[in-house]
Amino acid sequence: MNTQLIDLNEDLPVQPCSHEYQASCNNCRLSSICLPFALEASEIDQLDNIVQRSKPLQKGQHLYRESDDFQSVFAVRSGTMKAYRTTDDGREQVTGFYFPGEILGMDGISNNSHASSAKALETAAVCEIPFTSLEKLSASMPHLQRHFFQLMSREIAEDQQLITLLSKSSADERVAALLLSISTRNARRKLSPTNFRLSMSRVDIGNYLGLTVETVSRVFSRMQKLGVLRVENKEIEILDTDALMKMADAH
Amino acid sequence: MNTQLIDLNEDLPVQPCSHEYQASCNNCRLSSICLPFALEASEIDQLDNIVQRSKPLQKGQHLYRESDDFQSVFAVRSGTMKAYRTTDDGREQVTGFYFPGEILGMDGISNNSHASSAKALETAAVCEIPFTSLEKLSASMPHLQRHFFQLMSREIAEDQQLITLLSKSSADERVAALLLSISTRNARRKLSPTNFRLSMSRVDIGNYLGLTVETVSRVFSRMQKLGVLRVENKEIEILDTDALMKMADAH
DNA sequence: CGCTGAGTTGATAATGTTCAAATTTAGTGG
DNA sequence: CCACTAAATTTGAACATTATCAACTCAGCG
Repeated sequence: MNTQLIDLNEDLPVQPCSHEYQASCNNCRLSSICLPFALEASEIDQLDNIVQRSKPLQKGQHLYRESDDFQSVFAVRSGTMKAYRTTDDGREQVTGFYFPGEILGMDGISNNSHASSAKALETAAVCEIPFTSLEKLSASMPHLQRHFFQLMSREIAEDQQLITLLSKSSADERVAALLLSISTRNARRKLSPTNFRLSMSRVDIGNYLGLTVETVSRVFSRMQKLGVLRVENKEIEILDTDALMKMADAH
Repeated sequence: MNTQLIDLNEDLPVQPCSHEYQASCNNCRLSSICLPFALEASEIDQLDNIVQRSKPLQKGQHLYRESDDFQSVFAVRSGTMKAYRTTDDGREQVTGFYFPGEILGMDGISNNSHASSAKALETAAVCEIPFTSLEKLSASMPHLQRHFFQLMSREIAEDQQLITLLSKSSADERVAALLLSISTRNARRKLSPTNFRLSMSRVDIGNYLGLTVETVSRVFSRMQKLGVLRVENKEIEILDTDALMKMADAH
């Protein structure tokens, strides 16, 4: 295990977000926003025992596919994951982007089979949490049970927010809302809320927001022209957060 | 308690779906699709002890409101509930309709405050399940814990389906999908999958599907003209289920 | 029996899609 | 490191679908 850590560090020397193995949840800098949140040290140790850390996923690689047997939920440790479903007629629908510290795969619990597929948008590492073990542990650790209920509940609430967005909003509002969501989630991880790199393509953004690529592109151009954003390929700088917030809920 | 049951029966003599108090989950005909699903008799008794049954809600009455303290989740016993959020600029977004045997309120767990409001679309009765009690019980009843995880997971999966619908589909597809969803859920409750009464207004339908009332109305008219539906006010008869299914995923 | 809110229908306008083409970026092999 | 190619992105113009506005009909209710 230690050997691999050294190997990987050699491969990725100056990466700000390396994909190195974390020895445990205890020394993971994401623990405060991830599953261990609100657990005591001894409890984290127990959680740690069931968590499996495997080697990073390469860009484009799948973590699981729709209708795969459901075994585990996953916590993103580095990189970005995208979840999507394929409709009956073969179209794709992106249902979410997952950043470090966030949990994915919870939609598979209900049927014991994954309701969506998950693939890496860039090199990414995840922690695997076998669900049966998590269930058992939850039964004996009220804090963990509570927190996992909360995580699922948050996913519901966030999906409902997306529903509202898709149902009501103009293209400008949708894009603005996504950028603000990314900004907020960056802040939670102590990253810049104004400067970041979009790990997903314009196609993915459009797909997620229910817009065509062309429309997304036009919105970016327009926002740049208005001085709200600076767009340089995938690099985004939010120049005027207030204006962006206004655009996000301007009727 | 018994007195009230009699009173209510006097008020509602021939109702196919009366709002009478259920003595317990054990003799509730919804138990097979509701929270007690997969529990053993003795377990149902324990669940029963924490369930609170109160008097029916009148049409338009709220069960809870957005940002109310979260205390309980609720199971619909009769009638229909609608969940909705109010956006910052005062617009409403219907996030779901809940029929007998279905659970609502789970989006409030994450923040200890409800993320949506719930109101009765017609006279409706609900079972209240205090969440703290449910948590405690779950810790000692693996089946219950599992089932509740599954219910939340299903809510996630269903929300994602709605996201897909809103993101990709034409007005026809959306309306068709909603009708099929209602049809399926009716079948689960041993009601007719082809003849039913829409308890929600056209405005609510449009709001839920991200369409205007006018568009919903036009879609109904069109489907009627095509011989797929018979629409008479709120009464719907599905004349050609296959055609409706084709419309639901026709690109 | 008239009133009120819900639902339907028609005409017009707006927003975003589609199709087409140009341009830029990223990846690959020499 | 550069040239080359494929992929991603941007931009423009025509078109389509749905929203909007307005008028009308109908159902339910005092």
